[in-house]
Amino acid sequence: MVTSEPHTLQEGIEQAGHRLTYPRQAILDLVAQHPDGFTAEEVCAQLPQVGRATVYRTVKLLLDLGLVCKMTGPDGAPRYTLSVAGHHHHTLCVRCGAAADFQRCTVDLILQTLRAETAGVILGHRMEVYVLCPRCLEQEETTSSGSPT
Amino acid sequence: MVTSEPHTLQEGIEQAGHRLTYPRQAILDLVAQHPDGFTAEEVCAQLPQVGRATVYRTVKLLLDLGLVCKMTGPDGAPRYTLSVAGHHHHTLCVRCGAAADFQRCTVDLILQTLRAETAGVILGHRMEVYVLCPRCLEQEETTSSGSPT
DNA sequence: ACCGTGGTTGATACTCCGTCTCAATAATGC
DNA sequence: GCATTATTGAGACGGAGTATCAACCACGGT
Repeated sequence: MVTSEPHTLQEGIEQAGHRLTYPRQAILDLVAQHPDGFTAEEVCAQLPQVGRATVYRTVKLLLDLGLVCKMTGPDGAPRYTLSVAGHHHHTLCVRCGAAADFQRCTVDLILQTLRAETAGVILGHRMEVYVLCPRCLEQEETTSSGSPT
Repeated sequence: MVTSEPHTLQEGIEQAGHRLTYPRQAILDLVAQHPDGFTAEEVCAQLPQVGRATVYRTVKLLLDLGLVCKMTGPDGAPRYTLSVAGHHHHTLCVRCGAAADFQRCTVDLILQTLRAETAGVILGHRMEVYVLCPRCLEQEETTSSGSPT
């Protein structure tokens, strides 16, 4: 059933029985170039030849196939990243939007505790950690010495 | 500076120097009756006399004052609950939307680990646990025996 | 090489959640 | 009672995403 793990987004799409059309190629290429995250509108802006609907459809497709995952910024802004492993969590830079993974799923520990306490059934979870990434942090420090707006 | 903890939403609003107008009263009353969560649109629907903008404004106000907190469903649907303690997390029933708290912030444990690993600075986090609450679970079981669909 | 099928596309309308605008209104201080 | 100011509400607007639907083009079969 599992026809060898897909190594690229292209392979993932094809293995799932979807056609690898030109617009999709373009989107996949762009996405692959932004391993630390992108927004759907960014893709739209950078691929004016491709229709908005197609961009959203393709992102949704990748989402459904588990090839990318969706994150939510502190303000609710959605953002997508390449999904390297199965289930994992991210840190999301509130300044530049860069995402990074953290596998160490200590989250499971919480869930175990919770499972014991909860009468219901735990179906899933979402965890987002908001950070200021090293690069942005540096900029912050450089800038803050000057005029405070 | 902290002028005695507010015990009701009303007090919270007044202590923050905001007027306790009739529309606000109505919203606060309604919200207080739904301790396990509500959506802005639900409030709008149940208070047709009150304008949509006012509902959203009031919810935002409560949010800013920390009197309610915002949750995000698995599909991204926003939902609000009364915020009893300072910082805490919820379980959110994917069926009925009922929210429950879990104080035990084992989350801190994750953050500690992460803090050691991350070069950047951790600013905040969000954790949502999706459950099927006991009531819905029961219904599920009762229903599932009958006609599927 | 040609054709038919149906998965895809893209323009556009629409939804949902929420914010902004702005004139009208209500609450408060004096 | 009046002026000041916060607040309201209708509706326009915005971002994110979905639905519609005719046109299209990728692919398998012949």
